Amino acid sequence: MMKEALTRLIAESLEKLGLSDIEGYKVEVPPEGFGDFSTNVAFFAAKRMRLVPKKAAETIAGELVSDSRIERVSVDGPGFINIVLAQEAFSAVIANLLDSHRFWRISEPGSRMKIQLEFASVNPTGPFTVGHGRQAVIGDVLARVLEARGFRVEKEMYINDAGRQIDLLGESVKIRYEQIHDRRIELEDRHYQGGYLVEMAEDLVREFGDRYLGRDDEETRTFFRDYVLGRMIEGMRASMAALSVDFDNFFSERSLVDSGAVDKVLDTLRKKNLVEERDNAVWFKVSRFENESDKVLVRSDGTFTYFMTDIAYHLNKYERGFDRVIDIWGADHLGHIPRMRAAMKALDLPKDFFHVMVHQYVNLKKGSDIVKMSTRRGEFYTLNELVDMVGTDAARYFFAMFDPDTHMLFDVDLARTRSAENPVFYVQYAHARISSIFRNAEEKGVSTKNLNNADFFLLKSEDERKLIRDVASFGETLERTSRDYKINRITNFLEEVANEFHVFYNKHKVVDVHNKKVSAARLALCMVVKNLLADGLSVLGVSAPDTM
RNA sequence: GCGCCCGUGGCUCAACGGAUAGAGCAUCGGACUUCUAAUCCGAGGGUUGCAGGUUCGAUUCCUGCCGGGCGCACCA
Repeated sequence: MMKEALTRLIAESLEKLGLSDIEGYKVEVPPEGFGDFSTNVAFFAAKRMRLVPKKAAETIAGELVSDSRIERVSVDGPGFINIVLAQEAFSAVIANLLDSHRFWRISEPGSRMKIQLEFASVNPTGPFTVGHGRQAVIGDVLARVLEARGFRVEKEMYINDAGRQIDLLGESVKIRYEQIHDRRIELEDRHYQGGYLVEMAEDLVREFGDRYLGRDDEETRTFFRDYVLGRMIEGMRASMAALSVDFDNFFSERSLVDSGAVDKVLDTLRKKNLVEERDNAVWFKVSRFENESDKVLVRSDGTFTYFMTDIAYHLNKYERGFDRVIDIWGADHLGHIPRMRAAMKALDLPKDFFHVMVHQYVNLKKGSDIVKMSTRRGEFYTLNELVDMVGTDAARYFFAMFDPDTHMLFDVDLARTRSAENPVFYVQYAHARISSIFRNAEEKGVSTKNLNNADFFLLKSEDERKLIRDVASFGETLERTSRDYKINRITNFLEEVANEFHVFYNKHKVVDVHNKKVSAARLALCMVVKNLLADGLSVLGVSAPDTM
C-alpha cells in the first residue's frame, strides 16, 4: 500500500517530464542501507532522454523530492533511484493498518472471475498418500489466496468411480466378506490387498450377517461396489478434514457416464470429424491441435478411457459457468496435459479457461532415512500416518513451504520438533509473544485501548520502519501468488515478518510504565504485526496460538 | 530418442532481469535480576552444475552439454 502510492508519484514525475509512456520499470525494496524503496525507472527512460542512466535518474529524482511524503531521494550505483519516505507516510500506513487489518483482501468478493480448483482427485481405491497431502494443501491454500484477492473460488474433488477398478474393489471386499464366513476363496493378483478392506468386510458382517453369502448377482455386486465406494469417500473426506481441507463439491465420474454427457461430447467430436476408428477403438485426433500422438477415447471393448470422461468433465465445468479451472496434478500426469489442451481447443472453449498446475513429488526424511514415496512400490506412509505424526499445523506449513515445482523433502523429525528449528513454531511463536506483550501491558496497567490515538511518529527506528513497510506489502505477496501459484511465497513472507519482529523485540522494550507514549505507539505496531501474522497463518490454514 | 520440471554454502530451501546471492539446520563464539532464550547478535562456509550468448546489469532470459525426477499406454 506504500508502494502503490509511491508508484503513483513516480508516474506523475514521469508525466511532468513528458515520459508518461515509459513502462516496464519496477518499484521495490532495495538491499539494506539504500532506503525504503528503490526504482530502476532510469534504466528504462535513459534511452528516450538521451542520457546515461545515472543522469536520467538524477533528473527524475529531482521531480520526486517535491512531495511531502518523501524525505530523501538519492541516486546510487549505475542509476537506481533510492527513496527514503517521510515519517508521515509510515504514520499514515500504521493508522490505516489498525483501522482495517484485512487491507490485503480485495473488498468486493467476486469482483474478479469465477475459478474452480480441482485437486486431490484420485481413484478411490486406497488411502491418500503423502503426495496427495501436498496437492491438497497447495490447492486449499491457493483457494484461500485467490478468494482473498477477489475471485469466487470453488474447490472440487473428482472421484474416479467409473472404471473397472471400482468393480474390482467391490469384488475384493466381497471376497473378504466370504473369507470371514470361512469360505475358501482367495484374492487374486488383480484384487486390492489392503487391510482396510478387511475392516469394511467385518463391518458388513456385523451389519448384514450372511445375507450376501455366496451370491454373485448384479444386485450384490452393485451393493458391494457402492458400499465400498461410500466408505472410501468417507475415509478420504476424513483424511482431508484432518488436514483442514474441505471441498465445496465432490464430482462423480460415473455420473457423467450415466447422464449421457460422455456420449454427447463424443458425438460432438465425431461431428467435427475429430475422431476416427482404428483397431476397433475410437481415437481423438490430438495431432490436429498439439504436437502429440492421437489418443484412445473408447477402447475396443467399448469402455471409455479416463481421457474421454475427463473431456466430458471439463466441458461440464465450463457449462457450470466457471471462467477458469485450475487442475492441480502430480508430475506423473504430465502426459495428460497436451491431450486435454487439444480437447479444450476442439470444443472451442476459451483459451484461458483450462489451467494446469503441476507439482513435483514428496520424499520423506525420518531419522537418517530418505523414503521415496512411490505408490507403485507400495512402500509409503499414508497421509493419515504423517498427519498423526506431525500434526495438522506442521503438515500444512511444510507442504506449503516449498516451491511446488521442486521436489520436496519432508523432514518428519523437524516437523514434529516443538522448538526453534521448526519454522512453523518460529512464526507461531512471534504471534504468541505479541499476545504475551498485551497480557503484560494489561497487568502493568498500560492501556491497550485506543491505540489509534498513539503518536506514530515515535516509531522511527529502522527496525520499526522495516516492520511497517513489510507488513504493508502483504497484499502484493498475495497478488503475485494469485498469478504464479507459488504458495511458498506466503511462508517466506511470514518468516521474514516474524524474524523482523523478533529483532525488534530484542532491541526495543514495548511495555514501559514510565513512558506510556512510546508504549502506546509500540503496542499499536505490535497489534498490526499480530494481526498480520494471524491473518497470514489463516491463509495457510495454520493456527495462531496466543500462548505456546 | 523426444517433451516438461529441477541443479544455489556440508544439509534443507529463498531470491520481482538489478546493487554486496539471502535464511534456517549443522559448526564455533557471545546475549536472560528487564514484555516467553521456542528469541537475538557475531564468525567461518559460494566460480549459483559446465560452456557460450543476449543485456548497462543474468541465479533469473536464450542455445548447447552434464546430472536428477517425471512423462511419451486401448493406466489413471
